[in-house]
Amino acid sequence: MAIPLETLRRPADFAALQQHGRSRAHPLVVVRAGHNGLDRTRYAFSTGRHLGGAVIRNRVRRRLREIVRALAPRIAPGWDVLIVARPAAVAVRYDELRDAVLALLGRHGILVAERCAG
RNA sequence: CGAGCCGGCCGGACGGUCGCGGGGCCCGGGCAACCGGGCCUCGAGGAAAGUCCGAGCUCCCUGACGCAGGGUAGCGGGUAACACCCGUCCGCCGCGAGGCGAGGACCAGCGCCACAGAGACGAGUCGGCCUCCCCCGGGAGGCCGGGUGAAACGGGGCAAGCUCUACCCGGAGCAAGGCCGAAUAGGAGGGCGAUGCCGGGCUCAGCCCGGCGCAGGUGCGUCACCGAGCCCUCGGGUAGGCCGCACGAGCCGGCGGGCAACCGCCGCGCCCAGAUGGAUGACCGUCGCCCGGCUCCGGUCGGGCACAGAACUCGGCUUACAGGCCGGCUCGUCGA
Repeated sequence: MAIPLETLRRPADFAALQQHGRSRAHPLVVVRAGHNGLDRTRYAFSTGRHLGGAVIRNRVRRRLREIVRALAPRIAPGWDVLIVARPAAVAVRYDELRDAVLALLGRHGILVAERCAG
């Protein structure tokens, strides 16, 4: 059974991540991550207004969430991860976006060998 | 058949594998709060958009009247209300079906009237004639005329100019507003506390250092250590949570009234998104439509499928939009 994705909600969590997290960039996305001191990893997605209208921003955010969901078994626990979409992410296919997220998570060093898929 | 006008409607379909939000029922654990699981069901739009009008609903303002400010504008009707809708009159446009119209009042006042024209709204005079004055070239007054123009010593036009008239309008908005409410700090009341003692120092009504005592410090006992405050109650507020928040001027069908907008009755008909860092998704297959290439005309390959995403809820308006369906009507051509 896959663990449901937990998303960041409290403004204080965002502020903490902004202050203590490290970020890695790619032409499509930026990933900011930091330790949260918990036994699980929490996520947040940012799709700013400069990407386009509500439909476009919704689509990008939903794709990112789906990508993270599919990747969840390979992500180490104990992190807060913020994924920021950049304008170029609007036009690319699902797998291009997934590869970009994967590369940045790898550069953060928070990918692990796939746990026993339950 | 070809041009065109009006009204209404749809706006990809079906299936599979993972996934998300709401609601209901059931099972297991637990005193409970709650935790874990299963099944069923619902889950974006005609514009959800712009936030331009009108309301409901909240809170604020003692009430009434007036002023200021804003809005509406033939007439009649519909409606909770409207700037919306329907009917109708008038004006303009179109051969026509039809379309468009801020369509009350300039004998209350102010203001403006392009171009042309000498002159355009109390000021000026292009030409001719008459009278008068005089320094003989002009001046003053009067009459007539051509031309310009929508309109000329004289009667108009304009209120999407001010204004006047009639009628309407309090303000802010669901981040409205209501309830619950930690931790920490501070407030009020009450209770329990050695309300200390000794020595030393200093910049000496006090402060600092050391020792002994003492409430309290873990639910209790003992030991060690810390040690001047500790405990209870109340009220306000913050983080956070809940309500508002999904049954309504609701939808569907039938009958009746009305030219219509719309209204009434009936069914014991239907329940139709409720997120809150914000669910409604990802991938795949089949079919449909559009574009392009190849073609043995059977197909086949590749790409695309609009505008656009609920945020308190309704009624409108406006704007965006690939493609398509249905109905009524007009004009033209041909045939009967």
